[in-house]
Amino acid sequence: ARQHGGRFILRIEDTDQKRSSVEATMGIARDLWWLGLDWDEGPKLPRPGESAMGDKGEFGPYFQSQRLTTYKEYLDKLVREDKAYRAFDTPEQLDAQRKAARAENRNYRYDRTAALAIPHQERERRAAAGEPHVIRFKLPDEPIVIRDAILGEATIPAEQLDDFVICKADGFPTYHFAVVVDDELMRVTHVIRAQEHFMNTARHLRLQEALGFRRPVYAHLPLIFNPDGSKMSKRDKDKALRAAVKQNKDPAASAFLQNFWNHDAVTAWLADKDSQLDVDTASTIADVLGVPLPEINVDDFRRSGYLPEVLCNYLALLGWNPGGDVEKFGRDFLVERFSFDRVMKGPAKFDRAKLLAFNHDAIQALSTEEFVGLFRAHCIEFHPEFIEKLTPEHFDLLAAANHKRSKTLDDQVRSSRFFIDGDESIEYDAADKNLRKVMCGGEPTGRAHLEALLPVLEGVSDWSVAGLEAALGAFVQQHAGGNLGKVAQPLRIAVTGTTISPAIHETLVILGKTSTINRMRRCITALAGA
RNA sequence: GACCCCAUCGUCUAGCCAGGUCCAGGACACCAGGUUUUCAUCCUGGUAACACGGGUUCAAAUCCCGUUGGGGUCGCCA
Repeated sequence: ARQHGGRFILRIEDTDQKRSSVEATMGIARDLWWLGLDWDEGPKLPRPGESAMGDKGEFGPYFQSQRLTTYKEYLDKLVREDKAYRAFDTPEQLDAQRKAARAENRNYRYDRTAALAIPHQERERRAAAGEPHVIRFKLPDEPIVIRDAILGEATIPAEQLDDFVICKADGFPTYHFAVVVDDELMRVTHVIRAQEHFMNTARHLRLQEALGFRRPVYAHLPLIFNPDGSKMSKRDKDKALRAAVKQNKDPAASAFLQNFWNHDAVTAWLADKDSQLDVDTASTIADVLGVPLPEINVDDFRRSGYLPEVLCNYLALLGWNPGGDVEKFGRDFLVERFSFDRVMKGPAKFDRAKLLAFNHDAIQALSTEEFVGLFRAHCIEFHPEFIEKLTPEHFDLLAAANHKRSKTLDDQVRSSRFFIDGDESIEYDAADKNLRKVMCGGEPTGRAHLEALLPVLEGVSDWSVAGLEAALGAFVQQHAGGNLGKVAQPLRIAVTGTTISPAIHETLVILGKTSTINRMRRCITALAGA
């Protein structure tokens, strides 16, 4: 849109006092910034480490909660013109009516006759006296034609809608009313939103007509689904956690959770299936249970080490494509080529495997220097212990060694922990199948190789990749018939406790000579009886 | 249930609007083989779809109708 002279407006729709918060707003800003999407108009929000207040653009304020007098002006106008009316039903009454309708298997529709039976004067008097009430829009009894840039034209019969609330009892406008007023006042020309808003568009159109406003272009984007066909939503994390708690069989985790159980928050959460745990508690429990929570929010993907341009690319591809076989593209291409007529009409399932494959390709396309820089930034934010415990030189070596093995910025972090753990914390489980195979199988055994190798490595003075290649190479020629694996695997187990690590020479260099020798000795001792 | 929308490989999709070049192309996933000091890669090959039924037409994945299936909405949430 910007290319065609459009402007991107950020408006904070915080008309629900219960749900809005500064954190939520800053979360939105952080996500947009990370994705590389800054807004032309909207609130000036502080970037990390900055302080900023005020507005960009001339049609602010951009927090709806700060525009209440504006809404009131238009609300009064509609009431005055008899296009809207005050209604005094309580939420309980309405709830009962809906339930009754459901029980009788009939569609519920707000019946305005009771509210309108009260004389206008009296309604105003009761309102002035402070009696709680809402304002409802008097929906005209005519079908509504929606013209959508993606879906085409659809006619909604008037009886599908009713006199919806446009001002809540707390004096805040509803979303429907606020967006219609703001879209007009902020000169909005294009409303591009999810398909779940399609019916709302009918309401908004009616409101625009009643208020004499201009009509923006509407485009309703397809929804994103989980692989199982359910709608992808924040609730999925909660669902995953509940399922994990329910299925947990690990006694240690159970014990931990027993203690946790008494925490009020967790108890309340378990009691109420519709409630959601706060992020910290949820991730703690997920950690204990060893279950990964699905990435749902933009920030989840950032934490997981996806590249913002890859996420943009993949998301754009869900429901849109440039035609032909082109799949990989950057922001500029998208800006230039995007058009509504190539947007899909049906929902798309979110395929994490494909996103991961895209991210893998993008990370492999990075230069080592670029990767090291991104990985460093990622660790500074999410894994500071790697920064603290490694020298800058060794950190960079680690990053470089992991580059080719990384699909995300995060996926080698867990398997790299042995680099920063103390030598004493490496455990050798003599009963482990893999370990036995490597250490005890073959002739000579891996353990024998390890013991023979110890003095050789102790004698290495040039502890570099080249130096180790020379030393190990010679050893392998002499003792293992040139088969590096026969020696590298026992050594890998000795220094990592596992069979997984970067290339062995790099691993040893990053670890350092002292730790390498220490760990070899500990391993030999631990396996002495095996 | 009512109303609205949608329908190509397991998934995202190209092709459809201007019917033949499509016994349907790509990507991811999957399977098989190969490379590799572990893990991860990498290379080669393969399986796999026009939902169904009627029309229209010389000809339909492409146009029309119906059926089935899927989705959205039906809040003092946004």
